[in-house]
Amino acid sequence: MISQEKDSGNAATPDVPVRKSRAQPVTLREVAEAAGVSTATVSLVINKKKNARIAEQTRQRVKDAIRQLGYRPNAMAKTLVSGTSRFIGLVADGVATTPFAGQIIHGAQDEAWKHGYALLIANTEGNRDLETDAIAMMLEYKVRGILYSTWFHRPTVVPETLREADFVLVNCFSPEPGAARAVVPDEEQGGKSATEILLRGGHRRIAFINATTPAPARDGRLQGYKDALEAAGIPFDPDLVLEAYPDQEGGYGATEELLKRNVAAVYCYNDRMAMGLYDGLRENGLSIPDDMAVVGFDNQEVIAAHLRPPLSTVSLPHYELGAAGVRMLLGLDEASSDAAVKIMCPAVERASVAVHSPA
Amino acid sequence: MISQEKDSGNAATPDVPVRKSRAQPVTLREVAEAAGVSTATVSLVINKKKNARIAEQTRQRVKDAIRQLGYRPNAMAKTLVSGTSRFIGLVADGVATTPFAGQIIHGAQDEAWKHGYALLIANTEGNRDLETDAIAMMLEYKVRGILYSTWFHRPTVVPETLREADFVLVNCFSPEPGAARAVVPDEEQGGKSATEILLRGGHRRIAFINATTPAPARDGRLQGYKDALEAAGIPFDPDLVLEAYPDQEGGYGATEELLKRNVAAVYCYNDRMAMGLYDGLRENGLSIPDDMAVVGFDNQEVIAAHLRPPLSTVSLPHYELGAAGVRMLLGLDEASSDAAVKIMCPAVERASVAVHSPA
DNA sequence: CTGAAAGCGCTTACAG
DNA sequence: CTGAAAGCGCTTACAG
Repeated sequence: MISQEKDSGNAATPDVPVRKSRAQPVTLREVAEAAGVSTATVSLVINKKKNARIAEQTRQRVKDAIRQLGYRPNAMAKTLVSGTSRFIGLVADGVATTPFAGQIIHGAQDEAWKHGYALLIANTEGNRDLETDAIAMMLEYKVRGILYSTWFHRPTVVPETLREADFVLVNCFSPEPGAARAVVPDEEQGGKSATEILLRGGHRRIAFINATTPAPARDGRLQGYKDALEAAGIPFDPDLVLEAYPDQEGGYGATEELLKRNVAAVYCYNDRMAMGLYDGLRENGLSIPDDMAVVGFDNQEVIAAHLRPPLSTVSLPHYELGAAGVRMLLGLDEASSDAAVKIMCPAVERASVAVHSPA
Repeated sequence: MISQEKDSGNAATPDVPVRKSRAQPVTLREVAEAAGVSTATVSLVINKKKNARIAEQTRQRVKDAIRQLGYRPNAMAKTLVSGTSRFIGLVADGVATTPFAGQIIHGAQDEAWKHGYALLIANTEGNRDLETDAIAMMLEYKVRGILYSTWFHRPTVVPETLREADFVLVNCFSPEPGAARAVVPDEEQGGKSATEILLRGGHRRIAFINATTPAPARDGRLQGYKDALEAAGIPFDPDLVLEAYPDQEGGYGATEELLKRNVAAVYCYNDRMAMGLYDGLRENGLSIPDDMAVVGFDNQEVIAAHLRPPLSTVSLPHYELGAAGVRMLLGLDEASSDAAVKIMCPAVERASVAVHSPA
């Protein structure tokens, strides 16, 4: 039976190191006392200062004390002194509802950690009030800077308070050129790559099911499609461009129109549309890729690699967007002053396009 | 032409408020000077201390100064003083690769913010070294506590350093009972609910395609299936339980075996399997739900609601897991001392089961 | 009703 | 080679 009493400052407590006690964190001063040195000395050995010449013996005593007491430096105090925190804020509007934000987080964190920064994340789900609060919070924690990211590539109005910090837009951009550093996916190149997959498959008559929803992706992916055709010497035929809502139901619904076009190859605005189109094609007794070669866009988790047959597509470089955002924020990458920096969307070829399908 | 020189402490600088300058943050002291009061007074009005009686006039002067200077309190200094930080750490192993973690983050953040805490997130993608670093970082920021979460429900070994903090396991648990507070989904109830959807559809002969991969979900979902059958007075037939790898390819591959069982209703271990099974059934000329009623598990984003027909399933309560984890950490919810707290998995009924299908 | 002072846990010149 | 002291930006008793 142990008598439970608060022994605050009880001198009778045994001097056995009580590790992992969650009561009051061990402080630098306590380490110094335990090692019989000044706090300055402890600080010096912890931070491995080059020009601090500490006797090896002293150094060892300090290290032992640190281990004994289970000392953890107080990062708050540390940043208070240094003036500059080791946080990078990441405001995201769709961590919960899409699988895309995860990759941005991953890329941003890997890059941030590489440079000694931790990520302070706020998920706003598009709520402006939450967003304001999130930015205020980050500002109060004196973050090194803020990455403001959106789950789909779009123009955005930079929140006023964001300008109080160093910031970079990730997967979005300000309509006014030069108003903000930004990094976005290269939709044109992506659209071109997607179309080229079909061209390489021997197709020359290629339909494109674009989105009905206005977005940089809608314009860019169409432009890429045109670029690819032009480079291949194929005249652009507006009749081969359809439009549908960019999800499974939209893709499915576009089947009928597509079949009227008498094509054997189609490039869909995104993978979800392609998934719906798969169902539509099957219902019409058509097989992929023999009757219809299909290419998507996004390389969306859970879907793209697991359709039957697996879908050829183009990858949205979310990881790289996050990483590039951090590098730009830290001044490691140059930001072009006038426009957003574009990150390449690599092609991912799978079985939905036959290698040398008959044209 | 403006001469650009560092005017540090230059008394000649105009007293026009330079807002949004990113140089040196405005401090409490500067606000106090501008308002002509002491720092204590400023602190008092900022924190709206009840028993501090400040003249309304003074209060107003302080507020004006704050606005004028664009003052932001330094959260680092604040927490240094108070001793207790306003951070809750969230260690997650799969933010990048699955859509599930997003919901945990969302739930945790909403609940944390409600209580004035910000989330410090670290994505480890299962890397143990990263994990150790992440926990150390959180410890150094003196987080109020740590949520240790996994992207799929599983037993886990609690990392040593995690014990230095107050912590709660989210979506995972320690094999040794009583070793750690934990919150997990109720797989048994979920499996029962899934089966009940089919029972309500009039089915009595129901197959279950379980996962081949050992996991609490595998045992729990099977148990729930048995429970539902028993409650309905239907004898359990082991021959109706198949197994497959829990993804689309696994579900597709199980089609043949399933059809041998001569059933018109099947409950799949997860939505991905159901998605693959859809393809298999279609290839066999069977229609859903008329020839085969299908139920999944997970209510996975992007998939479940968008299959043809939309899939009846059971929702994994990730949002609630995150929120409950925070509440448990803050001591707002009781943690049962012996086992993990179980969160309900609600049924989501869609068109893959006909309402009164013929048995 | 408001100010002066101590202190939170560190780091960084500066002495010695 | 090491210690005493000041200071980072706040808050909190304590005076007055």
